[in-house]
Parts: sequence; C-alpha cells; structure tokens
Amino acid sequence: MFSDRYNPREAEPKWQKIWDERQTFRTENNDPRPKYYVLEMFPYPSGRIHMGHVRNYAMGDVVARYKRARGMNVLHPMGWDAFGMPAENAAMQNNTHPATWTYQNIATMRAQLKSMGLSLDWSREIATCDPSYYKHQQRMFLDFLRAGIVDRKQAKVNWDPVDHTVLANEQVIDGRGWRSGALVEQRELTQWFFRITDYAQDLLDSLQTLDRWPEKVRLMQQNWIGRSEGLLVRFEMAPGSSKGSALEIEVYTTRPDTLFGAKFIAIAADHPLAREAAADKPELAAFIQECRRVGTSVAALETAEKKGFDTGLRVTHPFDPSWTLPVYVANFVLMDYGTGAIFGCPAHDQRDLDFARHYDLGATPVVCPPGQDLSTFLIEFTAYDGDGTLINSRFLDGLTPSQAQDQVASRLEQAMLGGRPQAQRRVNFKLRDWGVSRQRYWGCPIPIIHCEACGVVPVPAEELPVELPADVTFDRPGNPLERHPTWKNVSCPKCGAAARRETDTMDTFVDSSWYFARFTDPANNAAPTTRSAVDGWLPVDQYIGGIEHAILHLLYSRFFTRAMRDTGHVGLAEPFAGLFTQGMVVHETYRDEEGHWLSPVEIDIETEANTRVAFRKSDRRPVSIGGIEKMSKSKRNTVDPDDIIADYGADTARLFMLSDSPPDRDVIWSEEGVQGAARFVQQLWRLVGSIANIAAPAGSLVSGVDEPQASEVRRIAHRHLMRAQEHIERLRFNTAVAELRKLANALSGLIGDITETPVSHQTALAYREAGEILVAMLAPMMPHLGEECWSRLGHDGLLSDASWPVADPALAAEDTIVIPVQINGKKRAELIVSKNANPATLEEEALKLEAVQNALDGRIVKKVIVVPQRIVNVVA
RNA sequence: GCGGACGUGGCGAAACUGGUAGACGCAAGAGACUUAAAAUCUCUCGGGUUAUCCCGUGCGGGUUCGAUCCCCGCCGUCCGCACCA
Repeated sequence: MFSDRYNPREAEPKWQKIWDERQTFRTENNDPRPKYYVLEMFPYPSGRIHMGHVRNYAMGDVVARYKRARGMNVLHPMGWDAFGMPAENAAMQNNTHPATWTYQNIATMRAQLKSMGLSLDWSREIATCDPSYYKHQQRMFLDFLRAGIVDRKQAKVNWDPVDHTVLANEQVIDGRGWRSGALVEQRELTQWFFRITDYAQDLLDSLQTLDRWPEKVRLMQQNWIGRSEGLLVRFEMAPGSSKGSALEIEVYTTRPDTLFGAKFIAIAADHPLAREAAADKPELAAFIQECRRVGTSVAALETAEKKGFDTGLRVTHPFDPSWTLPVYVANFVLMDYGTGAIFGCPAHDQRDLDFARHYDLGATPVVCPPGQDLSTFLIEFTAYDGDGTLINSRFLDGLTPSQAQDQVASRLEQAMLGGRPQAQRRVNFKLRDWGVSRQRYWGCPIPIIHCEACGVVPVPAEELPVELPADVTFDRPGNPLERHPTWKNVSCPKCGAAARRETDTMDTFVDSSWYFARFTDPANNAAPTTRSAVDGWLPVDQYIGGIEHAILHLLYSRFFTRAMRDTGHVGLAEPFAGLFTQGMVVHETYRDEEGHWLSPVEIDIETEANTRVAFRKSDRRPVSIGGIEKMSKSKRNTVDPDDIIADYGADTARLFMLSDSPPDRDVIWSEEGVQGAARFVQQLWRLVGSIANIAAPAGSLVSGVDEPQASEVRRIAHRHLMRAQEHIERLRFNTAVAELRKLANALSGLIGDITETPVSHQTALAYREAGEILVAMLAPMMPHLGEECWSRLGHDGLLSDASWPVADPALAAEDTIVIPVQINGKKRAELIVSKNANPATLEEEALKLEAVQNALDGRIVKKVIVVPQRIVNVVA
C-alpha cells in the first residue's frame, strides 16, 4: 500500500473550523436532556499556556466529549482569572497598561486553547477583569455587607515598606517582601473582611458530604479549619499584684485536666496586658518589639528559642486561692488564636516544657501513662501528651484525662468570678476571617464611599460598576488608585458632602470564587446569576484542577457559594460535587559544563553502551542529565505546547498527557513518549483504513448467526468498549488508553489474519461496527483524528454529533474461560471450562487434570475451594 | 512536631470487592522488508548454572485455602500544616 499517513497539520485546523462554524459545542440552558457540568480551573492569562494546562484541559475535554456522546447536555465553558499582580508588575517593567497586557495574553492563550481542539462553549467566555463581570461582584459585596457577611475591622497585616502595600502571607518569604526584598512589618490596618469564620462549622461538617472529593483535600480543609473543643478559664489577679486596670487574665485551653500541673501563665506580645505592663518597663517593651519583628518569618519560628519576660504580675490558681502563678510575656503565644493567653503545663506540653526549663519553673506530672509507676514517673526533656490516669491533682486523682476535663469544666462553670462563671466551654477554630482588601490597582474595586459624616456608605446599585480609571501611572510603588488625581474624590451618596472613594481592591481569590456560577448565564446584565439557570446547572459535576488549590480557592468558593445562597443568588451550598486533582507535568533537567540550565530543544540525546548521554546541539559539548522536576522557567525544562502541536498535532499531545501515568500523579514528559503517542495515532489511522476497505456499506448485523469470525470481532469490540467506559467514568484515563490500544492491537491482528476476500457479509458488518466503536473510543482523547476516521468510514455528519455506541454485555461475554488451578495456593494448572460451570463440575474437572494429580503426588485432598469464574484451590 | 499518601521489572505502570503479579506502553536486543535510511512487521524482554522447578510487589512478623491488597512493627520517599495552647 502506498503511503497512508494521517496529517494532523491539515486535519486539525479543518475540524476546528467546522466545529466553530457549526457551533457544535454551544450549550443551551433550556435543553431537555440531563445536564452535566464539567469544569477545569480557569487559567490566569500569564502569557502562554503551558503543559500543565494541556494536561488539565485534555482531561476535562475527555469527560466533556464522553458525556456529550452519552446524550447529556454538557456545559463546558472557559474563562480568564484576569486580575492580579503580574499584570501590574508587567506594567511597571514594560510601561504597558495592565489591561493591554492582560487582553493580549488572553488573545494569545485563547488561540492556543483553540488549537487543542477542546469542546468548549466559547460563547460563554468571561474575563474577571471585565466590568461586566466585576460589576456583579461589587453588587454581591454590597449584598453581603447588608447581610452581615462583610466586616470592616482592624487587623494585623504584612506591610511592605518599600512597595507600600499589604502582602499576602504567601508573598512573604523569610520575613521579606518577595518583590522588594524589604523586611516586612506587621501593621494594624483597617481592612475589609469576609466573615468566613461564621461558616466554619458548616464548612467542616459538609466536607463529609463531598464523597466525590479526594480524601486528601478534605483532610487538608479539615486541618485548615482546625476545630478544637476547650475551655476559657479566667485567672484572677493575685492580691497586690495588679498595678494596672486588669483584674484577671482569660486563657484558652484544650487540656483543663492538667490545671494542677500549671506552672505559669504566658501571654502574647500583642496582648493588651503586655502593652500595659511594658509602659513602665523599657526592657519588656524592647522584648515585645523583638517578638514582633521575628513574628512573621517561618524560618525564624522553626528555630526560635522559647523566650519570655516576667511581667512581675501573679495570678491565683482557680482551685486554690493560696497558689499563685507568674505571668510571662512569651514569644510563642499567638495573639490571634484563643485569647492570646495560655496557662503553661510543662509536664504535658512540649512547648511549655521548653519554656519552663529555660526559666526553671518546674514540671510536675499530673497524667501518669498506663503501666507507669507514678512514684518514679518524672518529666525531664520530653512532655507526655498521651492518655493515662490523673495524679498530683487533688480531687481529679484517679480520673482519665477526658473525665478530668469534664470535671474541671463543670466545677469552673459553677464557680463565680466577678459575677460571671469562671470558665466557659468554647469551640475554637484556626480558620481566620478572610481579609480581602488589597492596596493594588488591577483588581475589583470595593464599591464603598467613606464620608466624614455618614461613615461607610455603599455605592448605590445603579452606579455600579465602580470602574477602574484607565489613566493611572506605575512609575512609583504603592497603589495607583490612591494617588490618582480625581478618581477617589466623590460626593457622599447619602448627604452629598465631599467624600472619599475606597481605593482598596478585592483579593483576586474573590473573582474566582463564583465564576463557575456566572458561566451558567454569563450574559445576564441585570444580576450575577439567573436563578433558573444557576440552579439548573450547579453543582459542577466534575471539577478538575491542581492540588495547589486544595485550600484557598476551593475553601473560598465553598464559603462564597454559601454567602450567595444566603443573599439569594444561588440555591445550594456546595458548588463542586466532584473534584479531581491532577498531577503535574515534569521533565528531565539538563546543565552544561558551567552548570547553566539548558532547554530540551538545545540538546541531543543519544544512547551509548546502553546509557543515555546528552550533547549540546550547537557545539556537541557534553551535557549532564539531571533530575526530573516540575517544568519551570528557571530550570529551563519546559516544553512549549505550541511546538508540540506544530510538530505532532494536538491529538498526539493530548493522548500523551492521558496515557501512561495515572491522572492524579505526575507525568514525565519525554520525547520518546510523545513519539510513541504519535505512532499510535498513525496506527489507528491505518487500522481504520483497513476496516474502511473491507467494510460493507449496507445491511445490518444479525445476532445469532453462527459466524465465528464475526462473533470474535464483535466480542472484542464490545468487551473493550465496556471496559473503556468504566475507565473513563472513573477518570482513569491511562487505563482507558490501554483499553483502546488493546482493542486496536486485537483488531489489527484479526484483520491481518484475513485470508479470504471478500469476507462474508456478516463479518464485514462486524468489522464496520468494531471500527465505529474504535473511533468512538478514541474520539474523546483524539477528537480531530476521530472526525477524520469517522468520515473515512463513510459518515457525512460529525462524530461530535453522533451518539456513543451501545455496549452489549451479551456479545462481549466469552463462552469458555480459563481458570487457574492452585494447590496449596500455588498455581499448578489451568482449566478451560464453560463460563457457567458450577462449583461441583469445576472441582471434578480440576482434580482430573494430569498436572494436578502429578503435583498432588498421592497426597490426600483435604479441601477444595472453588470460586466460580475465578479460581480452584486444592488444599492437600 | 502533627496529619496524610506512596513504595511492584531498566523506566511509566496494571491487577475489579483478598483469587493466574507485571496488562498496556517506553527503552533495549534479535530478525524481516529496503540500494540505504525512515516507516512498518515478527520475536525476546522480573531474577535464578534454562526448569513440569524455585524465588520475587521496601523489610520483619501475623491472619487466610490463598495477601501487591487486610492487621501489627520497622525502613525509605514525597506532600500538606506548623509554637493553634
């Protein structure tokens, strides 16, 4: 046969154009078929797509195309997470406007995504930086404000003194601003907050309902929310101790059972009492300053010694008026958890022990481990935090810690101090309210006006959106909105007096917290959502993205959906019914003799004596092959999707991203792997060609006709179809590809065996059916090849409009099966039997086998275990 | 420190719910075709002094007729959180 090669360079643009012209993937809201919403995390328009995008969108597209073929009304939209700092950084560096930069990137990346042949409904495209999007976000901000979900309060934030802006915790590296390198300061600023903590319990409880989420993500969110049950206990100032206003110190503890082991009280450096005590103690004031400076650095926290400063104050033990405890300011106590004060029990908390050893405060054990002799039980270097029996604890002696906790709580709830119960049970969360204020330009303006007389005044709904001014400068650090000559000067909507516009913008995570809802009716100009549309489409049936969003984006979206529900914008709480977190794309790294990183396109790899060696293309100098790492610009181990698509075609790139590695694990990009995928594309093309050559054009298959060859073809086609379906349903794309390869191999083998031509009518029809099954199976992964093959098989319409073949289990079933026969658990023989053979027959047939008798060697059969259709095990 | 995941050929991996370990592929080797190369096709490919046998899923135990899978204890790798009282 003459050259029969599939040419993706011609075919792919052709089919993309046809899909586009016929609006094949446009989705209507009022379609009667069952809905399926598949969504991949939308990209940040950074400039160009990378291989991670290719992997993410290839997976989503398989699901979308598959569900579509199975007769569902599939929503598969795409948009842009378009606000954010890189646009401002680019503006500063290149003197372009953030909007220009962003929209250029969007245009580039849209074209790249289109070249992948994704079945997206582009008519629903949204960009979060578009006023038609953020207008609704501003409206919801005001709805939330009215509903008490938005708060304005003072908070400690990371302040970069060089760039004049607040930084997120992630942007502070070793205590320094990631851009400026300046030491970050802690500042008290008034900021806007979303009251996510009001939803903490529900966000935690509802994790249990997310049974199609990875366990790992649920656990991470659970830990992040960080619920703990404990006790608030107030310690009275010892007589003559208090010089200031405070009469007591309130601590939070989860271990009230260890109260008789208390040796000290420690308060945070920012505790009001610490400040008060520092007023007449310069050394203490200096210590507090020191704590604040070190406070943010993670590295410093790891190594920091437990340090404190004795305030000279003393408090009384709640159960013994004659027992007083010293009060320290300590560097390891956090102001923003619990009450910012603790009681220290050195024997049963390692941090307290470290601290107590430093200041010689003692460590009386009060919980004795099981089996330990209490007279010899000593705490030296390691605190004991396990279970046991209470000792040295007066009325608690002999109880378990949990009994003692309850006992202490009950007693102190009864005891009165200053006219109130001395203690109170309290559930505490690590989760903090979500600070959304950012002193940046390229974000959604917060629609608020500050009036001298009226205070905080919402921008009236009819004046939304509050649009970003276009004429801004980036020649200096800080917020361009703040120094814009006119933008912030407005009159108060309430009293008409001169007022000031809020110049902070929203955290970009707000933008991505509801875009999935907006996709359901992106053209609604009057409201963020159309209830009939959003309630019909949500939840997202399958959400796919990187694990790096396990907490932030996914938790914020869960919160935001609840807030939208409580303000009437949606009718549910959980936006994502199914979540899948895909692995990264990784690649080998290369360095030249000077240690400079080299890109894969700069080198050649050869095999010498069974070892792979690399050379630089330009001068043939040796290159060392390094570890396999996440593709990154700094290590230069990236591969440009455009290059791959130009060289091999989108289908090959997609196929490779889906094969070999399980989708939740990292996939290693390799030239050999891509070539293997490309070979398979060609193999499929040739196979479909062979089938097209023998297939009869008309007539229909008749079941029950005894034509072994036809039955065999149908059997393998239906069997692999069934299995491939299962793999796709479970998002096991690597095994789905394997199933496709098995079918292709089997069909190639059968076709190669054909000696008689022409084949019988039934056999020809069976091949035709098998060919269509093959093409249907490959199409979700390789859609362009799918269409090309479909038309090669003689179809006029689009495969994208055709329905999925119906797998027939009866046709797939085999009449006879091979069953292993074991003796004492070791395989000794095989038994070929009818599929439906009953256990008695199986046992009888197995024992008759010569191999079995030989292996038994005269031993007496004690027992025979028969698992029909699986195994026979002879116990001798 | 706390929490979690993972550990199978030279490599990526597969194995349903405890039932033939290594499917499918990559790399490698041998051969066919070709003037040659590419492409394609055929065969081999966990280990063992070559077998109707033995060993083998990180290591050591256990449960079971039977364990990659379940239980206990180690070792290693990776990830998340991290002074959260």
